[in-house]
Amino acid sequence: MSNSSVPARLASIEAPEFDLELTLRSGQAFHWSKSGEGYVGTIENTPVYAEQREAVFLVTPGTESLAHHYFALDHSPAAILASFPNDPAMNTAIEYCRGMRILRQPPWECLATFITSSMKQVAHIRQMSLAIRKKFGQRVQLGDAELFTYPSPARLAKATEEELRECKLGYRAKNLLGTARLIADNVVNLDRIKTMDDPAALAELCKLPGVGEKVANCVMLFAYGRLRAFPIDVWIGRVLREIYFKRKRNATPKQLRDFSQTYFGNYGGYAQQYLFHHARMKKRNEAGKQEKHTRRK
DNA sequence: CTCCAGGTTCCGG
DNA sequence: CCGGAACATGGA
Repeated sequence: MSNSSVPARLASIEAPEFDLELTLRSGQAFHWSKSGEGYVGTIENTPVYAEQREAVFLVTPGTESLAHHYFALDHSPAAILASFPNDPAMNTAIEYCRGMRILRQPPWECLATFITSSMKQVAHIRQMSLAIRKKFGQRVQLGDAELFTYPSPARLAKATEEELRECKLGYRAKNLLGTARLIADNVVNLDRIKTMDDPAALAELCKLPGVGEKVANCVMLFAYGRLRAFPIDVWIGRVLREIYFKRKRNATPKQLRDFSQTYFGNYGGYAQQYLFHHARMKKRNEAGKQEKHTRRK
């Protein structure tokens, strides 16, 4: 009965310099679950089991090319690391994030998920994402594990705001619904965005309700593989101010944006994700120490 | 109970 | 372009 979501046979994929767990826990995608020694989740509408044993990366047979694309195993970590600026904060983040890949997620579910992310902790984003899948998605089976696909724009477009609020979206329900309708009606075409250059793609995404610069950049980076995209959230904002604007008090949003686009280079999105993950882990470790102190006695 | 979370939008300087 | 305020919900 244990680990029966693990297929009897697994297919191995060439995946040098790749860390599956680190990648799935870095706040890019929110629906993967631990199962046995690996993780289960969906890629597009296909259920996938993925597991890493040392340097060997294993997935459900038949999903090799899907997984290769999704986990961006074609990216070159060596070239990416070599492109980063050489400063203490960046070098520390690199040590924390070796093997992390920027995923190539399906645009719609990435977009929809990040619309729900505003003013929410990662754990909440995960809860909302799973609730939406369970309520509106299709059930797919993987061994005895039960997974749900992310519902299409057309499916969510015919949901009511009330139904979406039942997934704990709060004020985000109206934005997700509005965006689903614009895409279902082909007012905005997510496939066409693939053919646009970065500024045009960003502007197109920002036409959607609930999509501002930060969410648009997340989609650019985590779905469209625009590796220069540099989403600036509260965490990265703090890092930029405390590390790179130490002397200049009160850096404006425009200053942060201009700096991030020039300083971090052609793989700025990777740099951003490394700095983001390191900042979160550091905070979590500090909280853990505090916990032990206050709990003792 | 208070604080804050991978923001966006609208509004007055 | 900038700072403020409103907007829901639930962990810490």
